[in-house]
Amino acid sequence: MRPNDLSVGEMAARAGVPVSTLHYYEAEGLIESWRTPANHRRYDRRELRRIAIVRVALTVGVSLKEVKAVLDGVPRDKAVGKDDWAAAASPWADMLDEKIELLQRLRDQMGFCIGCGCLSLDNCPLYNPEDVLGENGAGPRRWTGEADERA
Amino acid sequence: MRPNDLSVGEMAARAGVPVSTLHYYEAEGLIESWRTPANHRRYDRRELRRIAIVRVALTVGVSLKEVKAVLDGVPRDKAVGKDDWAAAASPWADMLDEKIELLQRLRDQMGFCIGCGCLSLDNCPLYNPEDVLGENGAGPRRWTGEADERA
DNA sequence: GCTTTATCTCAAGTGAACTTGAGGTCGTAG
DNA sequence: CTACGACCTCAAGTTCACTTGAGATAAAGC
Repeated sequence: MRPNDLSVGEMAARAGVPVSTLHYYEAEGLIESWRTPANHRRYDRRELRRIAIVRVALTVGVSLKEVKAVLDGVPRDKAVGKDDWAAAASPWADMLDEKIELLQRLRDQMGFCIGCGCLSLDNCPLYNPEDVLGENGAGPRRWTGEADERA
Repeated sequence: MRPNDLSVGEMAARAGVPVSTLHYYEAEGLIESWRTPANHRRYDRRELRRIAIVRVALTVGVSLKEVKAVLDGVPRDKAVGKDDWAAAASPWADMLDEKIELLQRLRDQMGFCIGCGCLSLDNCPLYNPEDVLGENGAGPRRWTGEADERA
């Protein structure tokens, strides 16, 4: 039928992941295949790009769920171009920017809360998990002690 | 003894993590505490910085094990400065650079394997898991089909 | 004194991302 | 025709990073 399509073993070799991982990704809906008469999987080469994106995303702390949300926005039927990928990935922009900034601070000095001039963790613009301050009212936090934050 | 030190509940509130997480981090050797006569934990404020680094590292895909390796290089006894952190974090430099580059490609175009001009996944300088090529012999890979890699 | 709130320990449970294993099919090589 | 390798399914196991729960203690408020 489509002689250029790849078997699961070939895909695994080319993508640098075990066959079991491809089975798993397919079960999770991240990639797709069709079946030969012998019920063997065959993959369009495009799936290689999807796998690459999954792997890269995982190494930078993006979950499979988040990746799937983006991949689901990439068309399957047509020749997919750079623009299609960019459009699908646009919801990631803010998250990726944030991660990049965090990484740069970590790399450049590992002193990101000194570097950004804040005195305590909870008003650091780089470390504000779940926007805790917002929930509990604005303004810097106070506590009973008064020693400074230098560590 | 040290009235400015924080209880586990205070630490949890300030770091934005549950108490259970602090117990866990302590069990894993990422942070340290002393105990009151009532066997309650007390933390030096410096531990807040360690917690912040752990949290940031996790969000960008660095494992606790890797974080611990770096934190173990940060002195506990003395006033720790920016330089001490930077020195301890130096083994991270390459890994962090790589992650930053991956993230930027993902963000900028999501077409990182088109963008970098390579034809296939396995000689892409950005996606070379475990340096598979190196293990299997140098040179680009060939496969039986010849359709191009555009997806 | 009594209750509440914060803490303690330790064991077991959870979700994500896979991996491993058992048991079976298919197609080509010898 | 038999062996072999590559593939199949499905269930169970593994690691990481925590979370939850049971049962106990201890200082603080009424």
